[in-house]
Amino acid sequence: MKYSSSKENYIKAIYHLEQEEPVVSTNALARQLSTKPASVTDMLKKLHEQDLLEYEPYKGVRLTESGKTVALQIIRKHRLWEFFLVEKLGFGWEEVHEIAEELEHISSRKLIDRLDEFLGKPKTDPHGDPIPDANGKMPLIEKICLMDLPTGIAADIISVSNQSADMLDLLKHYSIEIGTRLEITNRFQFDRSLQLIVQGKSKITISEHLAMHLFVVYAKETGSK
Amino acid sequence: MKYSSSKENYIKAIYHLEQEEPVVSTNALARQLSTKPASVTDMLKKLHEQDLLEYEPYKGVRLTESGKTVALQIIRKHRLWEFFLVEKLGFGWEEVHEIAEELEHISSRKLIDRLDEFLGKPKTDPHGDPIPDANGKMPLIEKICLMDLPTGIAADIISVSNQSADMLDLLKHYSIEIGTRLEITNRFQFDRSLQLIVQGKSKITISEHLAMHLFVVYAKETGSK
DNA sequence: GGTAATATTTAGGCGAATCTAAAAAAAATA
DNA sequence: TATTTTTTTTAGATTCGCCTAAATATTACC
Ligand SMILES: [Mn+2]
Ligand SMILES: [Mn+2]
Ligand SMILES: [Mn+2]
Ligand SMILES: [Mn+2]
Repeated sequence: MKYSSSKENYIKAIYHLEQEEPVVSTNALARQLSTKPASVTDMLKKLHEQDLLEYEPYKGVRLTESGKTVALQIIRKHRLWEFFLVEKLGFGWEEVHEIAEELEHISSRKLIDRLDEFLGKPKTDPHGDPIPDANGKMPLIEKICLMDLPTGIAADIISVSNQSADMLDLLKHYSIEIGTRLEITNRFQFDRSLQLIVQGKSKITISEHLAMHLFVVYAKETGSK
Repeated sequence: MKYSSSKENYIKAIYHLEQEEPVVSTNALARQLSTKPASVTDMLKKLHEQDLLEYEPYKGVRLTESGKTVALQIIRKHRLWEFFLVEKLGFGWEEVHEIAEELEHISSRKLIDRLDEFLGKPKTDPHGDPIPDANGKMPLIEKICLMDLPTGIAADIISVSNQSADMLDLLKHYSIEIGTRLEITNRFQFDRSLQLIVQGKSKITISEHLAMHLFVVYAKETGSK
């Protein structure tokens, strides 16, 4: 089945919002898609007709299985293209999302499978988010927000939830990227800022605002090296 | 300036049709775009408003300079993507046109310039057609239809004007591809078929129908080797 | 030149995706 | 609980790209 770019954007947005809250509201969608609630209602009715989501007026929506399948294919395409842009074309982190937002709507299935192969079947996109495989399976990585990492436990940066140029700037300043090993050494209650040891060497202090957008997994090897 | 996919398809179609006849008719466009003449008239009026073409009712159209510039950018994108699909993703000749028909509408200028670089700034697409450079300059290659090649003169296949799977099949059968050196040794008047020597070795006879879709340039080196 | 055939445009309409303004339902709160 | 606020839906329009049918202009031909 082939859906319009607009419909695909709705489906993907719903998928992402469902990760936060089990049922997605009209307003939340309108905000996410920079559109008006009235437009959202219209579209929800159409997507419901196509059995992509469960919808009852005033009750919010959730994707059906079929809707989720579609969402995962779009996310797969989006993330593979982002990987391509960064790894093959040398784009910066922060530039790729917008372009992938268009590329994700290219319809050829064969194209995306070949691209996947060409890229070496990557597991995650440049921001650390997992890439669904050809069957739409996406490994559930239980990532922890850096704010929630206990003090004194080594962990590796696995993803970032903001890919603005400003964010990238700051990360570069602190020499933090995907895979960086770090450990919280101190928490300052006043502004909830964190003191960290990065890569076993530099000691830095970062804001709560930044920490909220960083996600980690517990370190596998008890990182000496 | 950013134009809809639909508008871009019109502009490109007009550009191509202009190569055949100096002024493009409503019907020719409708045929090319698989749409109806009435729809074409609608669109021509819009494109005219945007100064992309000269249009007076009943008089046909021709692109303005600005229209040609847009056309060449789309053609550049189309052909670079085709090159990418064949050379990097291993697609066959005949499969790429349709996919490129979508990819050519991705808007990022930076994307296409990076892609160009990544591909090694190729001069021609997989069908032998020249790729406009970043400034929209496209080398004018004076190609000759194989039907018009004089007997006994060596020439190289430079492009094909049909990229169907059937065509590819036949070319494979005769071991003809872009770059193949050949020479006409005989013309049969009855069905206008041609006898050729291919690559100095095999003698074959091809139909007028096939020859009409093959284009050559005179051989540079007087091909012994 | 007049008539028939062909090409093109106009008129009117439709579906998709959006919008604003108003109505209605649900949720929050006094 | 009654009232206010917030959320959501409905009503009615607009733009885009397309369609069919009808009108009109151009061209071809007797
Ligand atoms: Mn992204
Ligand atoms: Mn998108
Ligand atoms: Mn092509
Ligand atoms: Mn196209």
